[in-house]
Amino acid sequence: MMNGVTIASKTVGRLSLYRRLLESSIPCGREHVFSHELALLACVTPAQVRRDLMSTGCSGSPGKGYRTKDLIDGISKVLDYPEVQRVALVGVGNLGRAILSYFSGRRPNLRITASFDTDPQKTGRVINGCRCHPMSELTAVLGRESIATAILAVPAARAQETTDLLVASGIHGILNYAPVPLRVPEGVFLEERDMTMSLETVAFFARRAALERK
Amino acid sequence: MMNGVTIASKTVGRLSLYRRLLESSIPCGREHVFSHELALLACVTPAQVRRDLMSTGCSGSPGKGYRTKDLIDGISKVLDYPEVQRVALVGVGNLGRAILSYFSGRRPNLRITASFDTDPQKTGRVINGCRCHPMSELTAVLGRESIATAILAVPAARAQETTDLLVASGIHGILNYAPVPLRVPEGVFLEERDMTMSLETVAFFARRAALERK
DNA sequence: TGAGATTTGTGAACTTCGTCACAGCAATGC
DNA sequence: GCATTGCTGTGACGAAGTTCACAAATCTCA
Ligand SMILES: NC(=O)c1ccc[n+]([C@@H]2O[C@H](COP(=O)([O-])OP(=O)(O)OC[C@H]3O[C@@H](n4cnc5c(N)ncnc54)[C@H](O)[C@@H]3O)[C@@H](O)[C@H]2O)c1
Ligand SMILES: NC(=O)c1ccc[n+]([C@@H]2O[C@H](COP(=O)([O-])OP(=O)(O)OC[C@H]3O[C@@H](n4cnc5c(N)ncnc54)[C@H](O)[C@@H]3O)[C@@H](O)[C@H]2O)c1
Repeated sequence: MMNGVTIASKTVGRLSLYRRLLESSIPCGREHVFSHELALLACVTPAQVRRDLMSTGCSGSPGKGYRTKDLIDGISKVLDYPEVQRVALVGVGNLGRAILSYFSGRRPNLRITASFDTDPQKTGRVINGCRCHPMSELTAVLGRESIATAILAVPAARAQETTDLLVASGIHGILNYAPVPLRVPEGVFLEERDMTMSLETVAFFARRAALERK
Repeated sequence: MMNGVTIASKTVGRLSLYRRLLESSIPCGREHVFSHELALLACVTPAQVRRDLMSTGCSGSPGKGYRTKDLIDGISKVLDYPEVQRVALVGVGNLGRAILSYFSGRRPNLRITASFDTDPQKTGRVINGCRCHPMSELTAVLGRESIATAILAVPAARAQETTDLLVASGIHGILNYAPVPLRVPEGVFLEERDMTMSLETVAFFARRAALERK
């Protein structure tokens, strides 16, 4: 591992959450927070919070807790790149546009700066604040902007071929919303977010819980 | 547990995936499939497939594999309710509408049949094939249609209060897209799908992978 | 200054999830 | 009919993730 330290993917996700909570939900002026306060906000156990924070090098003091500013800085030192980290979106359909509108101007350090589509109605324009390029420019744009992360929102039938192109163009992380498992080579981090799987899982357990209550 | 058998939530998700793959990607006419074929499509190991299939009661035969039809039926018997299972969507904004358009007419057995919003511009109309009700009708509609599952896509600041209302109205499963951890009572199944967490996680590991390759 | 109340940091236990590996068996070939 | 092949079903193992539990540290207040 690059930094000497290995850090679990679940932990990275929660660190991102803790930072957001610290920035938005800690009563202003509060200089310190306890692990149990963050835990309550994040809906996890205090032990989980402390364990996660270990990987940032931050340390708190008993009886006083963690300095809010130290935590935000410590987490940012782990999660953020010194420069802005750029992200590409491929597939500017209904979901893609919702994602663009959601992320626009959110974290200054992590920005969707390029989008791609095959539809000539969409390419060449700026959509929800983000320029939409034709697929033919993908490799060049990713290279020029040093983009290593992509969000995939193309139709299922096009997902694998698009992935192959992304990987060949130097992408190292993909967040996939197409409902197809993607095949990626070693060294490419993949997060699958199949909404159908999620919904069927929730429906299954909802039914079960409802029946149990009878 | 209701049915005598406990079944892991990850397994439920994969069963949903296997069924979709069986219905769509198995060359027509193929009467049997091997665990390694399904594994390839689902990007998991053959052992994982066999282990998951154990919980459906289906069994295959060595040298021949599993009967495709048996699997689809077996999985459906686990996942599907005898009657149509209805789902509600709360928050018909950019994301909500994308979800509606995606799920409309997908699985006949699992349908989003009602949506809810506070915006009077949206309520009272049919949006993407789904009627949008005002929040005041929520409890009544959920009761009338026996809806136990909800998708939440309201602004973060409204997510917890909306959840409380859903739970009070008899919801037992929530798929949450608002970027806030929700507090639900025991007996309500919750799936958090925070896109910011996902994206930051992918960006983190993408960066790491890209640096390692140097 | 010292007793008491809290909270941190973390080894160890535990839980959950996935993989290995192999016994047992259906199909096939001889 | 018997040997061979190759897949299934599953106990045992291993890895990842979470919680427990407690010693050490700091704060509060008399
Ligand atoms: N809309 C949702 O809420 C939702 C939910 C779950 C999953 N998904 C999945 O997300 C993906 C996108 O969904 P959507 O609703 O936005 O669909 P959509 O049809 O609205 O958008 C797809 C977009 O991808 C573009 N496209 C098609 N082929 C392409 C290619 N080869 N390269 C680049 N772009 C290409 C199309 O021009 C279109 O703009 C689909 O795989 C869908 O299954 C969407
Ligand atoms: N758009 C995305 O891709 C995206 C991505 C990640 C997360 N999210 C989250 O999903 C949620 C919705 O996002 P969006 O982009 O659709 O936002 P949006 O503003 O477009 O839509 C929100 C909708 O919720 C309705 N609403 C507001 N208060 C409500 C209440 N109390 N009860 C019911 N409905 C209410 C609004 O009228 C609006 O229609 C937000 O929490 C957002 O953070 C969205």
